[in-house]
Amino acid sequence: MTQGEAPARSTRSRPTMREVAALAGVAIKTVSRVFNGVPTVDPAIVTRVREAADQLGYRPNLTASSLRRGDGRTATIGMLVEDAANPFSAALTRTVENVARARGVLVLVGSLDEDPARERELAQALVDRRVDGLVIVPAGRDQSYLINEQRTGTRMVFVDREAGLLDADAVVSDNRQGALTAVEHLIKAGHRRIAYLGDRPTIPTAAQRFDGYRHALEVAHLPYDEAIVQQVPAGEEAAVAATKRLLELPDPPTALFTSQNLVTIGALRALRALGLQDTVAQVGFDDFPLADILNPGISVIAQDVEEVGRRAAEMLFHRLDGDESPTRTVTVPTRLIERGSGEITAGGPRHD
Amino acid sequence: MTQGEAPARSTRSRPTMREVAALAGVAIKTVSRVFNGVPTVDPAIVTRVREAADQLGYRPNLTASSLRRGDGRTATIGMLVEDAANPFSAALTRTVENVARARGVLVLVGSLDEDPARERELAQALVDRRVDGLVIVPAGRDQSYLINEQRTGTRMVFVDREAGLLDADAVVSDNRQGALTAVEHLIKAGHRRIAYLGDRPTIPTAAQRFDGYRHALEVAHLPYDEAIVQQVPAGEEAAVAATKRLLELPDPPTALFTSQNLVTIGALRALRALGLQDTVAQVGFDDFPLADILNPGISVIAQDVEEVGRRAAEMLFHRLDGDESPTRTVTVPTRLIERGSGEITAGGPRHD
DNA sequence: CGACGCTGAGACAACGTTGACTGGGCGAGA
DNA sequence: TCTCGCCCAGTCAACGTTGTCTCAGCGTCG
Repeated sequence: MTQGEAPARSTRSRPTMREVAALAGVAIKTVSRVFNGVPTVDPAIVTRVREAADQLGYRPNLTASSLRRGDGRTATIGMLVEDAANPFSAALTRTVENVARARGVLVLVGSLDEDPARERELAQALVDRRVDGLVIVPAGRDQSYLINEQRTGTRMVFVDREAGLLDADAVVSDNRQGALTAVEHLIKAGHRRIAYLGDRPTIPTAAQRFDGYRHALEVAHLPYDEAIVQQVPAGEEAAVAATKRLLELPDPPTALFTSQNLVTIGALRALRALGLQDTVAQVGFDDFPLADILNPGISVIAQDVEEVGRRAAEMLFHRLDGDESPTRTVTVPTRLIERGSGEITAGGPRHD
Repeated sequence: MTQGEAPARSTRSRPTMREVAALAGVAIKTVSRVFNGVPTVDPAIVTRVREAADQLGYRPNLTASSLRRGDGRTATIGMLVEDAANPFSAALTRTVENVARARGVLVLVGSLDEDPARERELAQALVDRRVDGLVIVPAGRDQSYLINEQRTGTRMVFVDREAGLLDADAVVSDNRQGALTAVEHLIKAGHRRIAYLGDRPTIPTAAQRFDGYRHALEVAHLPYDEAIVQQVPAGEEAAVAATKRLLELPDPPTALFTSQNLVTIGALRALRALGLQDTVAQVGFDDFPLADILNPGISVIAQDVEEVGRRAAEMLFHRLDGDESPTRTVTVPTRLIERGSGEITAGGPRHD
């Protein structure tokens, strides 16, 4: 801890157009015109106003401006994600920010931690600040509380999961198809006893991925066995425990489909702890950094997070530009990345 | 792509206090009082107003409110980080958000990508929206453009790096000491030829870490050799290449100190590509997910990101609460985490 | 030489809200 | 019974800005 020299006093308050106008010897409205680039102002006066503004350190007040302006736009959008700190949310935020920045729009961010009450509170807080639009990764299953905001002009796009009880645009990954691909890939490697490890099915994406898992088994005429299905609250520890439970079964699975990021990591920790990482196959849903450098590399179904974020932001701004076409749900495909763990063949004890 | 059913029309505009007042049969001011929890309102009227508000879907306009209110607070702070998508920035954002949320304050986020011009633009954009305060991980070395904002009441705290040419609060990690610890640790394991791989020294934190490296060598009376120092632009690819250059020297280092996240990851990729991960020791600055699961685990100097973010946010809000004490720089200690890679002893060819 | 149009700047009101003040009604004390 | 004071709700203006309207000044054309 170091001490600074002088206290940073806040003495004067911020200068307003009135003061700039007084110093430049013009009317307030003229200052307004200068800062809005209205061409019908005498160049000499423009210079005079700009100099006065610089001298005072004047900056236009965008909140006042947006209040008075016809459209009431704040050049700000709100973004509600699961957790600003997790890689998926962070990547999404960044992509949306990039699109927004190109239009001079800033992004307010809030983390929901899968809590529907918090979703509602934060959405309201954003609406109260009159954001022009919202990008939401919903935590709850009911967004009907936004009907009124939607009707009164707040544009919104849902990401990763569709809105519940609300007709709104959405951009989602193809969860079901991704899961299907993952499980089919394991089946192709000869596995007939494939475990499912994932989030609880109350989370829509988890339900869709689980659905893809079951569908893949069905297509391959493999039996569905509840004993090797673990739907646990997301989190590494829970996933580690669940994986251990599965592998200690008398009749353990020869492959794992882990349908969420933290679950994937938990499972691979468990496999390593048991020395089974080269024996039991694994495909995870969602890519993560360093997945390629592990031994074996972790095969995953990768979501195209950038594409999802970009499409969502573009849809939102399209709406803000006046697009009144029917709402759409855009589905972004996923991609299988083979790195080793998913290509381990069924070598252990066979069960057919 | 799925089609929705009906277009989401924006017909009516948002209701105002005026309309609520008309419906409830009271004066606007009374509605204002109800929404501000002023106790001198007849409970029957409170109910009537609330019902009218609910019926209309009224939500107070915080921008208008903040304009009129004495303090002009917007209950919004700005946060400028290097890149919202990288783990350090994301964790920082989340921590600041947590502290802010407890006070009903939202966070506007912007990514700077190490571009001083963008820092300036975004800081101005935030000020123009009248954020109450700023948390900044500066990209440039000169923040004097903020002197005026500071004087007119915008509070600000710098994070990770101190402000340049501006007297402001800051919270930083102990970069120099952390680097010193890392290199001393490698020296203790018997290494006498320790390479430095890091960002270019124009970035203050990189310079401090480099300084710690040199100091450790000095203390141990080891020679400083420019041949095994690589100061490259951050990024995995550049780090991979730099590491390979070092290891292909006729007289290669037996240990690496990698002073930045992406550099650390690049170096470990290079080591693996060359099959040297169990031969050449490595300590990285900054922890990263899965560092413990690699083989060997990667020893790091971990920054306490949560502590840094929390302290910064708390300092900011303290200032907003009226703290006028001299500015301070808070230094948060780092911590060595031993996981294997840093404990590899100097076994290869000796050079003394 | 007078009317007209145009250019460029100012006056005024309003955006949605709240601070300061006002005023009506009612109970209590003289 | 009258007055004083208090409680509670209303009126008015203002926050900093911009949309609308007005108007002064000047050049042009008949």
